[in-house]
Amino acid sequence: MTASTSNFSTRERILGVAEVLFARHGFAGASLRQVTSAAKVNLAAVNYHFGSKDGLIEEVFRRRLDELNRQRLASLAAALARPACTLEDVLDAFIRPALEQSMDSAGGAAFVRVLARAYAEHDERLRRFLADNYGHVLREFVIAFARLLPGLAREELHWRLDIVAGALTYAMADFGMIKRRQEVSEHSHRDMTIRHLIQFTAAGLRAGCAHA
Amino acid sequence: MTASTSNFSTRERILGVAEVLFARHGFAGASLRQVTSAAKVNLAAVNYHFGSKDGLIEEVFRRRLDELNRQRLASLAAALARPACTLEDVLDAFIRPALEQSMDSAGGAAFVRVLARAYAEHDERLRRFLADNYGHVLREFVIAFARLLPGLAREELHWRLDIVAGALTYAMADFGMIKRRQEVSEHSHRDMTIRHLIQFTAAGLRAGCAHA
DNA sequence: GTCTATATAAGGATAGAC
DNA sequence: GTCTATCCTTATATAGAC
Repeated sequence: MTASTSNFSTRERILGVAEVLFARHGFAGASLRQVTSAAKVNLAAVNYHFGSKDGLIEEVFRRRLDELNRQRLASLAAALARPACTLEDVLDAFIRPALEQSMDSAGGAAFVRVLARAYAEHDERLRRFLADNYGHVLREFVIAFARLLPGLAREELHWRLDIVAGALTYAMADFGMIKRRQEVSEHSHRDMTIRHLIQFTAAGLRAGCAHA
Repeated sequence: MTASTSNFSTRERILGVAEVLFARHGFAGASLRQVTSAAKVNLAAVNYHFGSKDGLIEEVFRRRLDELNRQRLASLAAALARPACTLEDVLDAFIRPALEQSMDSAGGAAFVRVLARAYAEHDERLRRFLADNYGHVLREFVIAFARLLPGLAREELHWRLDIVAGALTYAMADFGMIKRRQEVSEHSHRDMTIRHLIQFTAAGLRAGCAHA
């Protein structure tokens, strides 16, 4: 049981490497030859295991999204179970799992960039895929937010949640100009990001509401 | 003086088409063959006018960024000249030119997606290019925001402006899930986006400040 | 400044042996 | 399930005529 990557199956090695290379060079920019060479597997293995390059791309998404969905729904349920559940609690359930996935061992950091890139690619096929996997999760959150912001019209709430999603996506992909300083650990930098995002978006969501 | 595209020079036609195709398929995904074919110019023309594919990409950026920078600085100066300049005024100067460029005739809409994609590509070369072109504009805005939010620590302000930039980038690229309804014109949808962004981010920036 | 033609490389995918 | 070898397409770039 060494830490050598050779312990993982060909299939898993391909997925891990593809995630990193897609994040770095894009779906079109990373070739299957780069992927299979870096994963130290044969070129033909991709077609054998995933059928095509598109099949590989889809599997890269599915593997991480299943886990993220699970965590978000669990955190939301935990928040709602609390007697005095606040807007900040629900925002935390939405934001924290996404940002924490971006600091788990290696792959997660790559994946969030892949995800952000998928948005940028504006590919309708991928958007539909994401909507199918994320749709019900988002709806649960909309319900929770609506309960905590009773003074807000439904359409107004949708506009604002869209802005929250934007700020989160940007932060997940580490687009921002704020560089982590040497003396701050990656872990606490991530915590600060989460804290600032929650504080900012909570205020934005409450804008114009008497108190909430 | 017909509206035919053939009135534009080869160089301009390439730039216009490249902008649209880069937005749609990414820098790696859009080939020079697609570009020259759609622009109805010869394949070799790209290398003649821009040296290489990378040269073309850079020129696509420069053309729009110069104009956006100019507009933002002009709007900021106009806002600051007002006797009672509000936080919302400065946010408007920052946000509106960016979103308005995304609804001018055809090309602008494509460009903002190109810009968002450049962030996603995470290419250090492009980031440096953007920082060189945007840097001084952002610094001007930081100064203006700092004056309007005197209670906010400088580091806190940077965090929050980073979130503003994220929400704006997301909105510019039209990533969001809010679809414009048929009966709403593109123009007024854009205005609503601007209004919501300003309201949300103003509240977020003010979070925790006594009044401001 | 624009064309044709082509050099040269890299891409995705598959057939068939093992 | 993994390999080699190869097909076929597409890519960027350039040479040289006009």
